[in-house]
Amino acid sequence: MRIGELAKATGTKAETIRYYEREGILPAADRTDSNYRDYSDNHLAALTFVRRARQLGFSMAQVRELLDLSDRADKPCQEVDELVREQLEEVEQRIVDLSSLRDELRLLLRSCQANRIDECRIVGSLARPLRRVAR
Amino acid sequence: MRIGELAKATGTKAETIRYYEREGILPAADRTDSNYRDYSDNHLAALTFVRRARQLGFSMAQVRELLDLSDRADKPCQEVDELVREQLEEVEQRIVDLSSLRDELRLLLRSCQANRIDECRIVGSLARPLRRVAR
DNA sequence: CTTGACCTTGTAGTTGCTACAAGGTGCATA
DNA sequence: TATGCACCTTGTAGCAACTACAAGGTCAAG
Repeated sequence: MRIGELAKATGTKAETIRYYEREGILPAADRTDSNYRDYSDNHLAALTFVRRARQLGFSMAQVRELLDLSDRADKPCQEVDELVREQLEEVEQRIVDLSSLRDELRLLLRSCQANRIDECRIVGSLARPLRRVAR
Repeated sequence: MRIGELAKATGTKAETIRYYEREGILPAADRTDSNYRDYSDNHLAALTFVRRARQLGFSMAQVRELLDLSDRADKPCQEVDELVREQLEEVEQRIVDLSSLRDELRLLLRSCQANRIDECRIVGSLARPLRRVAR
């Protein structure tokens, strides 16, 4: 399977796949006579794993860890568990942060009742008196 | 006021302030005889505005728009309103996305009941059979 | 035999900073 | 007076995780 096919099958751009290979996240593919990358079903599974982990918000570094761990079939899976737990906590924290951000924006929106910018409390509550410079 | 003071007053690193100036987000400061940047209270207010908007999740491009708009005191503030509304929608969408992500991670955590990685359903549900390459 | 879709490598751009390096300035202290 | 130290200057490079070229090679269809 060529890179374009693999890309389509996983919803990943070909350039991203090459990038993963450069970064050692994915193993290098075989090459055809004409030097095209030639992927197996194993590559498909590997890329699926990576993409799924990325979608779950794991960083590249975390994905690397997950890959390392999943290579060691005999190890207790406590460490995998731990990684997932950390990621969950991070996501929960981000939700908390975004929620208070959302509340602030809602307040801001409600504060605009004027018609002109110099009367607008949105601008006022961001508070900015200075003229800016051109780029 | 020198850059370090302004930095402390706004909780911004000096390097970030210089970056904002380079990017035209902040107007250039006056210079002392020894070529140090010399800031006024107006600069303080401007930087406060920028930092506040950034904390609210507005991109640099959006901050630029907000700055442009707030320069035009006579305009109706509909556009400011619109920007805030867009940002609010984006934040709300991000909360939705992160929430389903959180749910998936919770499921993943609950699915791990085995002791060895080759029996671990977390790794299994990320599904990855291929050996990786060294960096 | 040419067109067009694909592939190759290598390099540079994105966002919003952050971190140097190499040198100049300003002020307190020995 | 010297000197040490915190501060300032410019310029450049790095971060994450891609994305977007450019310049050229390959291959099948018409």
